[in-house]
Amino acid sequence: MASAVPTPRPGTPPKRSFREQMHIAREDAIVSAVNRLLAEKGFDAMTVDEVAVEVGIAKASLYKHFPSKEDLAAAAMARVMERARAFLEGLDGSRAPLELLRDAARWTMEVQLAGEMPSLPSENSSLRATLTTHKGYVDGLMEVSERLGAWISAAQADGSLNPALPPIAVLYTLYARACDPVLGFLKGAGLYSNEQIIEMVLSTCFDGLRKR
Amino acid sequence: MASAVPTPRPGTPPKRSFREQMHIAREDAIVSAVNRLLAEKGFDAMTVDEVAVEVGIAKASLYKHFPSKEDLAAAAMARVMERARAFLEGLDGSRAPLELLRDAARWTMEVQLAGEMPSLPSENSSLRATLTTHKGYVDGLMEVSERLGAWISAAQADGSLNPALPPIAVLYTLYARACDPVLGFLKGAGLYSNEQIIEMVLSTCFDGLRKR
DNA sequence: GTCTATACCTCGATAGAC
DNA sequence: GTCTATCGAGGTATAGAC
Repeated sequence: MASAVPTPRPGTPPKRSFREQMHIAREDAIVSAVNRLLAEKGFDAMTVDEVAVEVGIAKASLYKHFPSKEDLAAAAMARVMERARAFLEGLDGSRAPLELLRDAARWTMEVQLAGEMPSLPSENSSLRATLTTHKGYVDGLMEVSERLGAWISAAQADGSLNPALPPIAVLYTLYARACDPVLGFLKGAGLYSNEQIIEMVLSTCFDGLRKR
Repeated sequence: MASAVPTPRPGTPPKRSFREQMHIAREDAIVSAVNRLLAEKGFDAMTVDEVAVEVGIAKASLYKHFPSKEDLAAAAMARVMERARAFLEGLDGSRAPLELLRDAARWTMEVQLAGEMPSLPSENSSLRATLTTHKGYVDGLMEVSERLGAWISAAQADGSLNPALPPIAVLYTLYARACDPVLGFLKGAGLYSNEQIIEMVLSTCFDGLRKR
């Protein structure tokens, strides 16, 4: 689209780098606002006007950065997926795989209870189309899934994870903790702290409802 | 509102009863359509126009039966709650409480996989207000919760259910199976039958991910 | 690139004839 | 009670001045 990019002369300070930094900082602020609003109200209830107000720019300016509401949501999902990837990468891979999976599930719940987990409808087709074509999101999802999948296999091999469950069922079960409504229900009950809630849901997830 | 109701003469067949039967039958058709559309697309994506088209009446006629979109959804929720209540009532109460809880969870998943489970956003406040003032829904929810609560207590007393979990956490965990996205994920994978999917999720719910 | 202003659309809800 | 026709609110996206 933009063809006339001025070539900086030798010795000239890199103006374009500064502008790009501003550009990136603004997009970062936009994604932060989108992330917060998606976590608070969900995709359908979030309006682009709200995003513009929260960022403090005009709505039309938003559309210079992101071509559609779906792309805004995809950017937020890509960021949280990158956060997940970085978290998993930072874990000590020499520990027991079951403990690593537990830490992964705990992390998603902490993010959700902190109001930082975007919630998207699973049925919206235009949104799914945008998500599946968003490179950052898809790449992050792939890497996260491969890492978790390796730990699942290892945990089944060492006898700590139920080997009768297909690995994909385990993977989906862990992903589902990120949007588990039980967290909100228990929070709404007002009887337990966030730590207690997470320990309870972790217990039901890994140990089940039946007594051991 | 309607003040001029003709008084039937003695010996005249009960016309009003017939009219009411028609009225009930039409409202039943409306609730069925709403239930199906809520299960398919969710509350936000469902439009009142779609409901009218599916029922085969004008949109304005819908509003003669139900005063708002929220009331349509509440009616659908009340019906499915009544179905749940009737299912639980039909179970053999002399069986082991843990088995009764398992049957309850299985039923909600069967309803979901059959495309008959309405899905509502948990954050929409106007919807929540309507739901909490809908007598049929609230009464059904109370009775279902009391019945499940009794079985939960009994199962913890007989040592089959983890006694360390608060009963309310168990109750919410069971309710959450009705909208568990894992069912749809696994269905979308195309690798397993509905029965296999339900058995897998039941296993993770009651036995947990860890090996026993 | 950002702003104001608006086009265009969809949706929930209603008025009024029949 | 049902219909046609429409209103008003609110949504995404864009045009054009600066």
